[in-house]
Amino acid sequence: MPELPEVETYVRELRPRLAGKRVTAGHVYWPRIIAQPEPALFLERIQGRRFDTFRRRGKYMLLGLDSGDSLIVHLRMTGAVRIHPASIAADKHTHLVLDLDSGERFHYRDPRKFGRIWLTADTAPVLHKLGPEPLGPDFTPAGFGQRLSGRRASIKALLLDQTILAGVGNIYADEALFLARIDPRRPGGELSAAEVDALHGAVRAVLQAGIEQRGSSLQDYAPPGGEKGSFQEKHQVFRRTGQPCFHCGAPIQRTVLAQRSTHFCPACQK
DNA sequence: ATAAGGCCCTGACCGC
DNA sequence: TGCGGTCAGGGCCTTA
Repeated sequence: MPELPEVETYVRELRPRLAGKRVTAGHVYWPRIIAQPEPALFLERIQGRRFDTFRRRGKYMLLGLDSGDSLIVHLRMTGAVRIHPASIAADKHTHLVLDLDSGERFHYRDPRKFGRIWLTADTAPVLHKLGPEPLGPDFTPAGFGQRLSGRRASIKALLLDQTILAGVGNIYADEALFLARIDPRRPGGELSAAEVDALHGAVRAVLQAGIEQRGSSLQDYAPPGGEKGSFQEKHQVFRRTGQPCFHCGAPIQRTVLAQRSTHFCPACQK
């Protein structure tokens, strides 16, 4: 489940593998993966274009082309991008292949087919609903508190809401709430100013630590370089149900909030 | 406006 | 071994 640290790692590792390379041809094997424009036009517009800029916004990768278009990629749950030698064949889960002038190929592979890819000169319609970047200057305790005020949904659900904050997913939400010692079940609007402040700091801290570890590698997830991230070794609560809390020893508890597995220490998080 | 639930998908896992 | 059933989960859509 790629979240902000995993997507950031993705962009960093794709840059040296893609920069300056030109698309010579392409093939779409599962049309629904292409959100915009329709696949035939998508291939027509990307052909002959060269990758030149590499950015991230929330969990979206923005791969800029010399035409002014951006290839926007959202990996959702199981999406993966690889730059393979042409000798590696597309398997049944590979839904988009772009031939590159380097002799390599860009593969988009996604067993669950949840990911989406856009090709557009105007990224705003795709991204405009996103809240602030958690590691950027626009994410402030005051603004965060304002977005939470009056909300009755659980703070866990609100952390997953990309319009409040862009880039946090299930792993980093649980980890941030543990670091801030806040019970994930509490209504977001009921957090005190001090708690909002602590959570703001905790979100930044876990995301920054995640980036430094090159993300969390669960199941067979790995960034495009192939070397797995290691933040999963630092998880305090995520998928540690029944195991002792590293802080107090109480068993980590699992519940479901916003239809998502939620892990927390019932003793530490109030 | 907010909250909650369904949907898309398929590999992994479970019980028989 | 095989098979049916259940689960996971990000973002979007519908419903209340």
